[in-house]
Amino acid sequence: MLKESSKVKKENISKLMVSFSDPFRLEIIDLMIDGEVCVCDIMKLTNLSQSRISYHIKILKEAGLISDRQEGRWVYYSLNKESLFFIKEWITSLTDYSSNRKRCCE
Amino acid sequence: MLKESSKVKKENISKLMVSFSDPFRLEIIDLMIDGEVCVCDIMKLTNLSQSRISYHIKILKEAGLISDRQEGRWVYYSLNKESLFFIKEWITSLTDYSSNRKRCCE
DNA sequence: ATCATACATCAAAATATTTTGATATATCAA
DNA sequence: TTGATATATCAAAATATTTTGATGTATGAT
Repeated sequence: MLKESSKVKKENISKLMVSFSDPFRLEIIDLMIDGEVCVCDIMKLTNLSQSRISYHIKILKEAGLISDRQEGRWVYYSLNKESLFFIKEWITSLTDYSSNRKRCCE
Repeated sequence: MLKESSKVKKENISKLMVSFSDPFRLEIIDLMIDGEVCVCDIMKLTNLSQSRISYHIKILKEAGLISDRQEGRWVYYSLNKESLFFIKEWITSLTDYSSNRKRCCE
């Protein structure tokens, strides 16, 4: 299902996975489970500095893992379900292998 | 489902995600889709140096993403399906949020 | 127009990860 | 026992990521 375009998407997967690979980003992602949050919410809930949060937000955004919506001075961030489904599909494709051992090196 | 023990497992998730976050590790993971591979297989198929592969393998192993089985001089590595299911469940838990906007900062 | 707020960006410093090449260990074969 | 092969480990160097503090930009309130 993912197979024919896997070359194109591999870069996406890599970026998505990198975006998941930092504990503070995982914390931020966690805060988005219940819906939109703004940077000021994240500041209050995590005690991370503003620029630090912006940095991580940027990485999450560039990976396509979160979407943003501006409303006046506030920017609301939320998880992008499509990306999450995409990752889930990719992981599923990893679990679909047949487990038959291939001899090697001889 | 994941909720009550999320504090305990968070470290696991972080490590698993880190293990996914390198393009060469993704390549190695890709090679394991069809079953077991040894380091020499990976060397042939990727042109990475032996110690470099061992390094990445170690990270994958310590994250619990792959299992190993020694047979003589060879060590066969394969994807650990349990970990993959665990990640999938975690990602599912992220997509289960209700999407209701929460006002903030005012 | 001025000011405060929310967030982004930037460059330098701090820190962490990855790569390399050398060496170590264990297994098998002669 | 000697030599070859498969893989692991290690320390130093190379590289990448993250943090910090300062500054920039846009919005809305007065």
